[in-house]
Amino acid sequence: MPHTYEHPRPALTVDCVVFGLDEGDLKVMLIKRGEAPFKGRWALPGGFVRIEESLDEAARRELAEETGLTGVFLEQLYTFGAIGRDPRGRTVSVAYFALVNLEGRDVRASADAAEAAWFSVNDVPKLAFDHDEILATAITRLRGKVRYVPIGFELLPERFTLTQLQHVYEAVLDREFDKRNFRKKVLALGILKDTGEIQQDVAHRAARLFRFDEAAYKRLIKKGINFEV
Amino acid sequence: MPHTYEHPRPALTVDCVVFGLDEGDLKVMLIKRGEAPFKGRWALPGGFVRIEESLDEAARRELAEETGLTGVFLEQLYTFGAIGRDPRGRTVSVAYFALVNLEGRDVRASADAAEAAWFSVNDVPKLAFDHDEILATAITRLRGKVRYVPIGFELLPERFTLTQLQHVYEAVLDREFDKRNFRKKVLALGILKDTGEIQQDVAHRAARLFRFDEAAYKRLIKKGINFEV
DNA sequence: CATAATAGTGTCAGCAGCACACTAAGGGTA
DNA sequence: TACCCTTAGTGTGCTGCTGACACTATTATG
Repeated sequence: MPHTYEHPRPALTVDCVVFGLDEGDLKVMLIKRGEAPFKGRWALPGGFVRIEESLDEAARRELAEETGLTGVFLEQLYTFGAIGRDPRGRTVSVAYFALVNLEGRDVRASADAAEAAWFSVNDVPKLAFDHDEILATAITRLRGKVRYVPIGFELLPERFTLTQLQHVYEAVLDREFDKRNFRKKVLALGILKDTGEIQQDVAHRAARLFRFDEAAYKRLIKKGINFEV
Repeated sequence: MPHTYEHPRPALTVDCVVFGLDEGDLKVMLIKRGEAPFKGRWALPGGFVRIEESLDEAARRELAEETGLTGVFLEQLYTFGAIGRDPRGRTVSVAYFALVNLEGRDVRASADAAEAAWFSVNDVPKLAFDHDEILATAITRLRGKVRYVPIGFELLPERFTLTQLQHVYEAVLDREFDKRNFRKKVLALGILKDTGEIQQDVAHRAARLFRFDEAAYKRLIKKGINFEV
């Protein structure tokens, strides 16, 4: 059923940059394109926005359809609308970025229609469309965001050790921190709750498990957070 | 000349939130709508994206057409795509925000097609569409941005006094700063050049005029700026 | 029971943030 | 021309955060 308008309209898509953390390595999820253009090239998951869904809904739907991921942290990133970014014709893409906790998920995620895989952000192939640029923008945003929002919690399982949390920051910012100073600062924020539990089945002294205290976090946000690591 | 597509497409618009500074008062530019919907209501300047122009180009063109402003600092803000935000049908709007130096410009800007005026951000009427939400988003972004980018220079004339610069920060963040501490910090950044000139025709001790040192600023950005005021 | 691996902890020096009040300069006015 | 009004311009001391730095504790394994 064709649709007719007085003036030409660009096509509207969403694309998602999905970050995950795998043992201290920052990963991004890509799918292999099964159709032209860029058939066989890796690309960000995404697709066309339907007329009856909001942009956020479109991003969630595409993410679920193409990678099986649901219930993730999702935030709008930037809108890319350069002429010629899609060889099929004028297309504007609203990019999103997502943070995923990989605990319990297979690193090879199931895909509805295409092959999907996690790539280390330091080792990403040349992508389809302008997705290299979108990914670069997302990484910059993630690094900026991490400085004033305690973001790591989206990337970790519900209960985690302080060392794991430190690894999140080290992976995202690509540098190392002093263990004592890191602990001092993150505990001083007052948004971690000691669960009283400890790690099981580790071949060394077991670490204490913490949980993110969402209520304290919201209180902190209101006062203007400032987490410089 | 009608245009036909297989799937329905949302209309795509840009809207601009233009901030200016008028004697220590943060202002935003609005235009009065001359046509339905929301005829007679104040709204952000903006309009439809043409098929052959990028989003940035569309924002600049609409700004020039509706308010006469050219050559301003312009940055993409956020894309608003909720269902029902435009009564005419599904419309997605890419919002931009702009910073304007009001020096030498009449506070009543000329408009091509509609009445345009500056409003104090603390005294804005109920706007058309979801433009209240867009404006609120822009103010939040401006306040966030000012903390890590020395933004005031876009809002001031080329040569300015330290007191004027302080007023920018006070207007944007809506609180006062200590003169000595402010000067210490802003001078410590090393991105101001003393022009050697002083104010003319003022009925009190004349202040020194400074200029923004763009080269030093770029060096600073690379090292990761941190301007907390 | 020795080893290997990671958890967990305190101090000190330096610097930045913030509070705080007076003198300097210049035009206006009586 | 003397006084007044207005804004410019400057330094110090306290406090708390930042960052450098090294050893002991705990647990599984061989």
